[in-house]
Amino acid sequence: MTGLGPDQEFDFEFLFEFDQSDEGATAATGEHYSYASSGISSGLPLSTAHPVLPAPCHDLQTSNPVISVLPSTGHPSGYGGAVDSGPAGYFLPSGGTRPNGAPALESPRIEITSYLGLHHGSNPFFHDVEVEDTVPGARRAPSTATLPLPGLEAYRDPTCLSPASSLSSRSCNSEASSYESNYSYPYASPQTSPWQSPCVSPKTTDPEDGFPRGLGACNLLASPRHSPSTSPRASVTEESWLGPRGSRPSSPCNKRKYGLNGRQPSCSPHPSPTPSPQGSPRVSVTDDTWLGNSTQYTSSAIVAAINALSTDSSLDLGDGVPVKARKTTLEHTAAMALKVEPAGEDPGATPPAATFSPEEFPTFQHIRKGAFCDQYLSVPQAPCPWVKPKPLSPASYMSPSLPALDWQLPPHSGPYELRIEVQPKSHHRAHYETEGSRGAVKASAGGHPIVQLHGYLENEPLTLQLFIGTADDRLLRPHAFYQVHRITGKTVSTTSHEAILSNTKVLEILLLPENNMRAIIDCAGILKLRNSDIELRKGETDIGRKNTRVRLVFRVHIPQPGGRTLSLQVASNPIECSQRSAQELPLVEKQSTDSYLVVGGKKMVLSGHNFLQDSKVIFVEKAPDGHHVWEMEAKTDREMCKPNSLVVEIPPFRNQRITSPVQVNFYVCNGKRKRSQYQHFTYLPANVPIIKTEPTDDYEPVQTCGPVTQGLSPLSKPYYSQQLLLPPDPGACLVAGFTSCQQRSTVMSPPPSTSPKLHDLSSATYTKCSPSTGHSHLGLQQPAGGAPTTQEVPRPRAVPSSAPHPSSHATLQPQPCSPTSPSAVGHQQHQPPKVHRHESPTTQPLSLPELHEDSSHNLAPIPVTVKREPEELDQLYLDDVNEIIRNDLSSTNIHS
DNA sequence: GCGCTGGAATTATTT
DNA sequence: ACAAATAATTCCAGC
Repeated sequence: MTGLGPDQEFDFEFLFEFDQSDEGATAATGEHYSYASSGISSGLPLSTAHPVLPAPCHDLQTSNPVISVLPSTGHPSGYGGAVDSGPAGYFLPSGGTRPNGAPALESPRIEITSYLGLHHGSNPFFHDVEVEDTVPGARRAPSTATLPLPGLEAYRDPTCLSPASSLSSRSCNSEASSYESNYSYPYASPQTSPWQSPCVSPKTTDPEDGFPRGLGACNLLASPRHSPSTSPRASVTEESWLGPRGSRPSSPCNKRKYGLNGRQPSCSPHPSPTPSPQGSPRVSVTDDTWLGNSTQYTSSAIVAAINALSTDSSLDLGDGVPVKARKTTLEHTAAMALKVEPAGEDPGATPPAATFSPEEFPTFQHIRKGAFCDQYLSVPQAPCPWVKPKPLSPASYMSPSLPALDWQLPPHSGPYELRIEVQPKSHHRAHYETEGSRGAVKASAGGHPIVQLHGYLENEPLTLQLFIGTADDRLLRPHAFYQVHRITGKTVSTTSHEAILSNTKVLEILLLPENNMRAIIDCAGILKLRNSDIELRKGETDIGRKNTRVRLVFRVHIPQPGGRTLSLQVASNPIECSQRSAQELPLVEKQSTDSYLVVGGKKMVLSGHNFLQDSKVIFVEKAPDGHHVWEMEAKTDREMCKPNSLVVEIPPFRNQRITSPVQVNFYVCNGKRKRSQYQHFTYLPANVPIIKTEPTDDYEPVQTCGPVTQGLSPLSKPYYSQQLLLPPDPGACLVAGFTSCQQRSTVMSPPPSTSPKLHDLSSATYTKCSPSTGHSHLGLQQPAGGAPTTQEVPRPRAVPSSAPHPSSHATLQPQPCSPTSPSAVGHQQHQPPKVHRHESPTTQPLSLPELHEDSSHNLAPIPVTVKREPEELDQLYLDDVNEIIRNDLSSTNIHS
């Protein structure tokens, strides 16, 4: 392929896999859907195609008497309907962006699996959950179960190898879900569904709610595999995790992704009765990733999502398909079966949820061993005799009440704002288990990060949660390869305690009114888990290699009148955790200018680390498919170069006649494979007002309209929305987003969003479709951009799930609602390139194979090559996409 | 002795 | 299949 840029590899693989998956789209789709949320089916075109879908889910939910899903009364509009009318930030979360406004990009190779993610599987809850209330006095999040960090299993999937557990485990195990998770796992877990935006929080009284949440919890809980002991055989993972660490585990074969040929040793370290199912259609992004191209990731994410919807079967069978993918499929199947299983019979179980009242929650926290998920996802005895369903525990019920860790939540809502007053340093060498602690994350200026909750006037202390999240372009979610590590000792002034939520260790810190609800985070270190261990985990789709950037994610759950809880979240700037990267890779933290005229010539100062006199700054414009349409090395002032600052001259853009802003990227390169992440930069028209209402230029990325053209626009748009087009009035966003949402919801429906949480949103804010939801869908990172989640304290009681949320599901679908319409991108993947296809992109300075020679100064617009995608979407779909894009464009133009 | 680092040797993966 | 380059882990040593 072509891209010469950092993400070259990525591009290649991405396309490759995409195509591949595409082949089996039809079959695959059906398959996926089957697991997918039932909600999706309703009202969605896709549903028809996938009759199977609804049933499983439904069964799952309804079948289990134990599961208390409180019917939500009011979330008619469903998920999408719930919107937070809150701050603009909500819609255009900044969390995902870097300090300079650029989205955090990241890991070089990310595999996105289409299967729906139930990953989160292993849930700590399953394992002995002992509750210790270490934070007395503070109102802890109801759902959080505190554990003394029992087995490492918490983050490692002990059962990962066990075939039997695969299904449920898969769903439960995987860490935060990725896009795919949404698609694939509707009913399942909130955690896995990024799309499910937090906008809505489930009502305790709603049976359905309970369920989803439960699932979320479930996610947390879900895994069949609980304690290692229950499983007959220790999985490799487990062994490595728990056992002596004398030797490194061999890297999981099935997890590795191989570029084009997809050759992967099918070796399975651990014999498993069944081929490992993991397989889901996955798009693997192999980019030099660590550079991460936001654009690419965004699109990849989209693609992945699409793939999830439309692919798979082929993959499963095909040769050259990563084993992992194939496994997924199998697992899913199994999982489905399992899911239908009635609640576990484990005696040890705590009282039925029904018996618990909200008031009782606090107590529950201390309850040990709960397996909320187990109930739902209990593994069939026959297949996996060793897996025992665990009794429902109070804790499990509670967890459902809080948004899953991979939910995108806003940093502020109403009078409240959770803010990181002092950001952590951009580098922090994480420690391995085999090493001693490397200390707490520090602030760049010395000291430690500081987080404060503004607008909270009560006297009740609150619990601030902290976990390690991803820093790639996809939705923020718990990082599978890193865990927060509690630091204690004399040097630590902030007390904290650990809890584990679905494979993710969470540090809970008290926010005291007397301290102004401000906390100095000097108790948080970062633990690196071995890639091989995590990659073997069922359901895990990401790869650890070069996936070394994280963000600190803070959450606070504020009790609201009526028993609900408002959840806010904010993520820090990206933190590079590898030793090597910290020493060798250039890192751009700030740029003096985010945009300039196409003529260029202006000096821009980059601040960061590891800049060398030989450092090069490359500007890149990418096509939707990841091709580099244009690359230009900017002039740098070697004299002025310092390790922490670099002065570059903004090069002229290839097209001097643009009529609307064009977003490009640039990165600092210290040599082969030593490149910074992509930074964003926007070229502004030289002399044309930026206000436009209709897209006019074919070749203009921003302006391009239509699925095909989206190539460029989708990529750049996200950023525009966030950076340039941010509407002062949230309301505006809502409207736009809402529209998109509706449209999309009918077309595609990533199920996940169906989360129960959406139910019963009393606050008006949640009644609308939240843009945030939409935004997050496509991979834009919105660490803090999600909709605030308000939820009532769950009332554990079994309720007939008579009121499914089909409708709500439909609305809730994780469709992209934002103007950015990432979804559009995804759609495009399938659309016929009818519009704006140009044969030869041009580029210049850096000789790009695919690029034609052209003067960068050429006034004429340069055609952009857009990859042609199979035309398989129905017209409705296309129309929808077009509409969305149109809206987005006009919206964008207006704002700009 | 422990925790925290900075470095660097080793080993595993990719190219 | 092999070698070189890279990235991931494990070890060491000093404070």
